[in-house]
Amino acid sequence: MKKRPVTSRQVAELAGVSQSAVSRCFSPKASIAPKTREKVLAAARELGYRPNSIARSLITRSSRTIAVVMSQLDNPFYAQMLDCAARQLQQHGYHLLLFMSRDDEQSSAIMADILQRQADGILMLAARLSSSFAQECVERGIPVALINRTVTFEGVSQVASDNHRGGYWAGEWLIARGYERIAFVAGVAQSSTSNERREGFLAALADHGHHCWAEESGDYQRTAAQAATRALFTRTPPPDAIFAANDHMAVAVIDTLRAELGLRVPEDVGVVGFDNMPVASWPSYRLTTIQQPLEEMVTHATQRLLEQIETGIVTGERKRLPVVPIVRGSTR
Amino acid sequence: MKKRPVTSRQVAELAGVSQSAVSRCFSPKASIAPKTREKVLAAARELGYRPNSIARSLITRSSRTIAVVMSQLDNPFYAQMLDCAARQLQQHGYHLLLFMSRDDEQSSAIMADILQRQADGILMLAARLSSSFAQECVERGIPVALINRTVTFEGVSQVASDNHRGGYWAGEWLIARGYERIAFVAGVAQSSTSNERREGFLAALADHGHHCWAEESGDYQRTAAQAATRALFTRTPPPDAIFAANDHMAVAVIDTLRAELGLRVPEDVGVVGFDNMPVASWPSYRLTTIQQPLEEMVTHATQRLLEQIETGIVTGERKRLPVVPIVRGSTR
DNA sequence: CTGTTAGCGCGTTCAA
DNA sequence: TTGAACGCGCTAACAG
Repeated sequence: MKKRPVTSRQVAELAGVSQSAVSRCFSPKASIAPKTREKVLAAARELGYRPNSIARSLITRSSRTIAVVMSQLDNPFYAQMLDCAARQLQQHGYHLLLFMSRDDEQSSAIMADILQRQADGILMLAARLSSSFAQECVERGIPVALINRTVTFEGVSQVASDNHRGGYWAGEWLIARGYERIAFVAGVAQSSTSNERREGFLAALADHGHHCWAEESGDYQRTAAQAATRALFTRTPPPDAIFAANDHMAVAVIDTLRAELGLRVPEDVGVVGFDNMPVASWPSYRLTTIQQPLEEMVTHATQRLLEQIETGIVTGERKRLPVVPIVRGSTR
Repeated sequence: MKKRPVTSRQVAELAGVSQSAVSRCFSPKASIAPKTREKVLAAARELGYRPNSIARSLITRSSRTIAVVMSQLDNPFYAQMLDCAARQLQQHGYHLLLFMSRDDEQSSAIMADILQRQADGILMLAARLSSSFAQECVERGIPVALINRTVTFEGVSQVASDNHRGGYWAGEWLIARGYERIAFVAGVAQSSTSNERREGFLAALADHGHHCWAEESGDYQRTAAQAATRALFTRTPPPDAIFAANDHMAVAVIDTLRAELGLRVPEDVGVVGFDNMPVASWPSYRLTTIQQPLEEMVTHATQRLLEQIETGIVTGERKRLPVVPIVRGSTR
């Protein structure tokens, strides 16, 4: 049984003032006499009144809501980004409205929904944004920020870590440690993160007179990464080092090397990951990896979003944040 | 620069019909002539019109929004629950509005915000709900569902797994495998999940003439669980088995046993966890654990929520879903 | 089936 | 400082 919520008019009546006086009591900047203010607040408390922010949004044209589009919450890295973004925005009075999109076919329906719900901004965490919708958002003046996805479109803020440099470091490091047959386990094929890491990695190998020994796709998933590892070791001679496009796959690679192929890490095979997720530091793995500045990336994105919402200034900046190599025991 | 969105009135004008005709075109159940419908849709497409769901909500008193309150997204188990809940609700046209509450002090501000935003329901994932707010929600007829938190209050749906039985199984299993000095690493002290698992565990030990060898709190956190493990092994003789209140801690326990204490699992020490998270099946751990029916728990909660929203029937049911023991290699 | 009318609850003018 | 009046964009009655 839904009871009808208390309205400002009911409060006004009880307090013996006008409805607009009640409204002013709940607007920070409005001017109101202290004693009418008290009368109103007393009445509000008695009735259990809360301003209806839906009605407020209709007038102010601001829902104080940011739509966040994600494709995978089972990846702890993005879960943590979501956590971080939610807390940061909450401090500014904004909340996240969550949209999950596994495949691309839904995505246009999702974007339509976001528009209807009047989100003040859109945050995309490693999710794809069709350029037709990017266009629509820019035209409507809805701020958009992408984290870890690059899109060839003007007017949307984009933040990513320096994937190329990270990949380059991985290649250089493996060569420096004396590995010779270095292979790559890729992430999702179309993703900019995986491709940029790959290109940096290949550039490092080329710069040092090496070439990539073999490559398989792990699709950023555990089982696919395991299959990729098996595939890599069918060729002779097999690789003696593997660069995986993220830590989640790197851990799967290590497990497969040890449990299925009976190989030692780092003696028989060196492994480098990407992200520096918590699991990378666990003693069972001690994964050499490249750290992404998770919190800074999120902060940067939310800042751009908020400033664009509040000032209307569109920067459309493409920010690259530096990565930090973390050397542990998975390379000799 | 925010452009003013297109309104139904503008569409009506262009299509040469009334504003309410436009409205009907976007209401599934309204009756409208096919040819006026086409005229309207053409005009809408030309102008890029989308119905404003804020305005719609104001009238229909339904925001098609569920507030979800979480305390920790860094725990993959709850991240996955969130993922699951979001997708399920999305299929019914609802979306999740995310509220993060680390400590309890914010919680009253958060609940106030939820009420103002007119959420159609509230889903709490292992987050605390003060009973004064539970009361307020019930009085206002706002459906509430809790997952993995028990609260002494009528009228809110609660779903949890059978923690007691799971704990009981853990105790029995360790005894059956010949362990004799069995210790417990607890989760968050006030949490019902940890307490119920603990009680089941203690009951099993008592039923078989054993008692708990030692107990430390791991606070459901990795570092705390590592400290707890060290503390357990200061006493002589040390435990020869550990039941940890969740997998996340159990993995930390195993890492600490091996890397710091030089002990073997399961030969020197047996370990049992709780949850059956993906990491439990990794070859480095092969953790014997108790599986919670994650998806069913979420499904049950969202179903209750939706049926209460749509029919107004308050069940306030307390559901216990069965757990499934998973035997792997961390016990002999 | 269609247009007219009346609100939903609140912020925001404008006189007083 | 306050209250009356208006309107945000839309749905839901009602009469035609």
